[in-house]
Amino acid sequence: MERKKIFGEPRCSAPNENVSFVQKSIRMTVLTKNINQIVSLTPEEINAIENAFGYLELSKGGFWVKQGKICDQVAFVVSGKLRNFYMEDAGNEVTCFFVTANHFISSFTSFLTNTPTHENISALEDTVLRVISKNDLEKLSVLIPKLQIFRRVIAENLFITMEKRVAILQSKTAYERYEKMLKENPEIILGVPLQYTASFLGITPQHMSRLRKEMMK
Amino acid sequence: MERKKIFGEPRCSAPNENVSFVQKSIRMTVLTKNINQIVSLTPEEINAIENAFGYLELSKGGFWVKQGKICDQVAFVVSGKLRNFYMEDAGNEVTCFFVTANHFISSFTSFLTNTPTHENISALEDTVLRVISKNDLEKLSVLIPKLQIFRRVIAENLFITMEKRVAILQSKTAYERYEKMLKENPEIILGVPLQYTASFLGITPQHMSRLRKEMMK
DNA sequence: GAATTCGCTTAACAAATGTTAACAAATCAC
DNA sequence: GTGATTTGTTAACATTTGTTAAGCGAATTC
Repeated sequence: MERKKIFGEPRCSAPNENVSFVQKSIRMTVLTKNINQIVSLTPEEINAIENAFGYLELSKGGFWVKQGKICDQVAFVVSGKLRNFYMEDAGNEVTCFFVTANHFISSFTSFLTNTPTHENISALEDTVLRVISKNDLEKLSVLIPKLQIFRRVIAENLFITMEKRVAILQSKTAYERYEKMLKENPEIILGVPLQYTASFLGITPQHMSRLRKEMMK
Repeated sequence: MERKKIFGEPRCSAPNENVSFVQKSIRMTVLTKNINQIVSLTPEEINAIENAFGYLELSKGGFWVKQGKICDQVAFVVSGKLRNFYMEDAGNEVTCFFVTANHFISSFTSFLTNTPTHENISALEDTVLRVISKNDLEKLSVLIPKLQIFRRVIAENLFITMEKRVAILQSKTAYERYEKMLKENPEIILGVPLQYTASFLGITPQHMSRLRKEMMK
């Protein structure tokens, strides 16, 4: 019963939409619902996946990944919001990306190449994660081969996202980038310190402040 | 016998390194050699893959993909070099990326989402491709499930590449970007019109000319 | 071989963006 | 609540980058 509380996301429609009991009380959370949208799962597979992913709660400001270590886990964000960032030599932070509920997060390059990460991941608000280690993910993928397809689709979508970002950083002005983000990702800009968004867009907080003023007209 | 000529890449070490006859004359080209480095293939699988990929030769300047159509193919570059670019509203070209031998190329977002592409792909020099349609790739992946793993790894590597590019565009000056590319990808910069490299780096040709002059000191 | 196009450079100027520093506003710690 | 820290704003100035226009040599075309 305690767990139900963890999954309790008021923004989801009906309560039974969130935690469903399929057949013989198979527990299907947002995690397997998400996977099931790409590759359809049997009740046994749902159980295996739900059991393989652990739970992790982070308080606002709490760190999940710290630079210098190998990030050997990947997580699904049940609720909350996180930021992936690194420190430049000069000491200033660079925000790589933000991750909101219903998406996967990791220090991907470290996870995929087994090398120490230079990134940090911290919670921008209270956050609930479903976490799995690389080892366990590989085991699970042997047990459920169709997970390879799911993992491929996730990687492909990450690529598409990054390709779009490259195009924007390459050919749009700071003003256009801010405008676009405000329109397409207001949920990220709002409620996140301006300096984080600024570095995500590749500009200084001062300049972004200037752009905001300009936009008021 | 004519085909052997196509594969004849003088830059590869011994001739039998390039076209190998394993067991009962299994033909293994750079294509399956590349795949085999990620997921090991049986002779039957090698044959199936080699037969599923067609051949395509492009002369310098020739187009493989044109904007407006759905790109439903992916290709492996046997030899040569290509450029992926799109036209901005203003009419100027933006170079998305360059692809050299031994890598896969496509208008990936179009290929993955079945939507018309706004990109073009043309050959920077005479080029030989091994081409497969999305449909055939899916069939082949059913026949050889481990190809899902290979496709996942390809997508992951594409993501890693794009993530690095985002970080550079986000936080490095034009001078630093050019310097870095000159050091890490000289094979692309040399022998490619400067304007293409400039747009790849997100700067104007004039500014890049300025940077080169500055670098002479 | 003359004309043309292409690729690249240069220069003067304009616009965008960064830097520094000071301060205001909001939030946090106690 | 009050002081301290974080966050956001503003302004003056410096630097980077874009724009426009011109020119030049090599390759290409006719």
